[in-house]
Amino acid sequence: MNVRNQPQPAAFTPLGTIRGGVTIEDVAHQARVSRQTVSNVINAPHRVKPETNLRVKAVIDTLGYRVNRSARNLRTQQSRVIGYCLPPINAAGNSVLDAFLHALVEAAKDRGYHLLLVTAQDKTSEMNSYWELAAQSAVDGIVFAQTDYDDPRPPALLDAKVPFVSFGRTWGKVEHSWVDVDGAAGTRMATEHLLQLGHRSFAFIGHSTRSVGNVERERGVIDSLVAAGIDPEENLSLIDVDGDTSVADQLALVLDGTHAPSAIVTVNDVHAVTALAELERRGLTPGHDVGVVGFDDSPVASVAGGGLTSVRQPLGRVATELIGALASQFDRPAGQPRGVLLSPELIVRRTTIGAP
Amino acid sequence: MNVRNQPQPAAFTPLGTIRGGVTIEDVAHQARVSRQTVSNVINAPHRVKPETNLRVKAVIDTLGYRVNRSARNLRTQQSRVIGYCLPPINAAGNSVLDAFLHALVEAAKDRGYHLLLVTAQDKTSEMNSYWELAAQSAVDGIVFAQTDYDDPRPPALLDAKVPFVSFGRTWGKVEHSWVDVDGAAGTRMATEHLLQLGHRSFAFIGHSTRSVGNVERERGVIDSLVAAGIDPEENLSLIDVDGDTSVADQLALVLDGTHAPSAIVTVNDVHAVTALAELERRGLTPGHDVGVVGFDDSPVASVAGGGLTSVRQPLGRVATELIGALASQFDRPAGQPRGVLLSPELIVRRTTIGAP
DNA sequence: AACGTTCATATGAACGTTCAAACGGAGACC
DNA sequence: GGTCTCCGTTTGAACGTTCATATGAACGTT
Repeated sequence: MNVRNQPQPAAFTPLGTIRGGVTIEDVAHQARVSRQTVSNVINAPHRVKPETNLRVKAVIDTLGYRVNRSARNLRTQQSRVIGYCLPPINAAGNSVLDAFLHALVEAAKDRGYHLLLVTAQDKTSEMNSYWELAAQSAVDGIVFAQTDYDDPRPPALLDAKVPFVSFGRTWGKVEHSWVDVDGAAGTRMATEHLLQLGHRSFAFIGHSTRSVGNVERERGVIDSLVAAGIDPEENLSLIDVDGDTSVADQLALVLDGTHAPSAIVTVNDVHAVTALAELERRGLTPGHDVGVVGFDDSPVASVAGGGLTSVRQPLGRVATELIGALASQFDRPAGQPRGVLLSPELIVRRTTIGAP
Repeated sequence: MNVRNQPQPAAFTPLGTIRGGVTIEDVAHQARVSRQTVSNVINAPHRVKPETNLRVKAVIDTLGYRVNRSARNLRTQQSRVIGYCLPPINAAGNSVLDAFLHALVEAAKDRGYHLLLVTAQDKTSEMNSYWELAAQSAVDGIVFAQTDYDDPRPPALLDAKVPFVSFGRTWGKVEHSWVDVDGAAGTRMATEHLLQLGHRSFAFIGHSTRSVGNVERERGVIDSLVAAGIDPEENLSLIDVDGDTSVADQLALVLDGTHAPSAIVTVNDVHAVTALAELERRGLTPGHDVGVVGFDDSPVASVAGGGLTSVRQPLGRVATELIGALASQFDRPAGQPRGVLLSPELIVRRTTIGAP
């Protein structure tokens, strides 16, 4: 009685009315085989005689049958869903979110997984969300980002036996799988590019928080300067975006001081735009008078200041590696954790090499 | 044998090891009641004697029991998950995505739903994804955005009986629930603000595509000019971001022509940043010489050009209405479709009122 | 001809939950 | 004391799959 063998609507390919679902039993009956054979056609076609295979597939098409996820998940004890917590919205936004999310969803799809979103106020409630999802068998594993030094999430998730990978290292006490982009290498590339252009006095606009990403990016600048024989104490001004004073004001102060920077490296594109605005207010031309480099190569980067030089992260690769690492944990839960460090790329534009 | 009554780890509140799940039967046994009573404690506590309630809850806490979603979904024939397709990444990015997604996830959570992501190349594959998700009972309904005139999605989903709401009107032949922000009102506010400041010649930077959002935003500008007795034919230059010529070049051409605009309204913040760059290249000061207004009030808006005047959409409200509309379809599938039009807000900053 | 092997398909059980109905006891009413 | 009602609880069945195992036919070997 469950059979709803209705004609295909013209609109678009598979279709057929959804609710009142067609079951595997309906297909089996119509194809004159058993449930299990239909199941085999879907999950292990090599076990089925080619002829039967074709016949069952035809019926599946006609009825527009699709496996019921809940039933399958219940039986197989997995959900084929991966959980991800959206990083909190901060003033500077999250310029990689859009591209990263796309890449993550795509990478998950390629391996037969879907992405389920949650949000959280803080890391504790984030961990609780993860635990809830896993305890309810709503997800098979977790991807999280924005790691801190000694991040509390890895030990907690390890303890709860929830499979996970992080986008970002944590340098914590426990071993776990991670994928990261070498932020220090990114800002090294930026700094060396600026050094080559003749700049000798720098500013770095970044966070005072100890998140791994921030610290690494700052370190990259310092390392390059030291390697070039330039004293960071004297020729690198650090500007804190989380401070009480606005970035524009801090920048103004620095530009008016001794050792006024002629090159500015930033922790992300939004802060680079802030810098551009301040420079222009002073009649300084980015790329000519002062070199500016952003980070993330977000959509604004291609237009800000006529083209903002920026560090691009290989987000597609990051996503693939993340999902791959998770999937390998599903396959052998006792496997060795693995870290993958990827290199970013410097996209050179007008704000470092522009004519006046 | 399934019982894993292990001590609570210190790390964070609920916890306990995940895999090898505790079932409702384990709880029932330990609390000396039947399955169904445990189920009632969770889903209909009023049916249970207060004393029993407490006892069962204590056991649930001790064992760290959580309902298995797959089993519940299978039995109740719903997933409590909503599907959403990430809009394709275009050159200008999607400046509202971050904030909107957050709002959507939050709104869904408030009603006991989760958000599941998919991506798609085009509208056809998008519709297929939706159909697959619904046919598999992986989602109860769909939210989609970026509507076109005569969008193919509403008729197709209606046909397939997949519950859905759109963020954006479609002006199509079929009736369906939607939530939208009045884009025309947004650019009217922007234009009137600029008119009040004395501007008489305008440019609008937008798409040539016929998506509802674009057209409405352009219409708002035209309507305001007409109402103020200004002829758009003469005093409004339209710049097409999808054209062969770059936006900067088109803008340059317009600024050099007769009726050079002193005010620029854009379809989103990224294009406003493009305009800012071109103005500054010409030594024109935004806010003093030329007024610039963006759209979306994305994170760059607060810093670009020292503060970009922009139109902010009430995304939290949009999300709540979207989820509410979907939920009401679940409750009574035969209910009347309903449209909700919300008003945006103009955030005035330096690029329209700034001192030189 | 009897037996073992392989291939294709079918059957029973189980995954963990909620629904529908049944049960038993306490109290109210006649 | 018997019957009715209500409350709290239990029991059997069902949701739609896949796993483990059984069945039976076809074929090759001795």
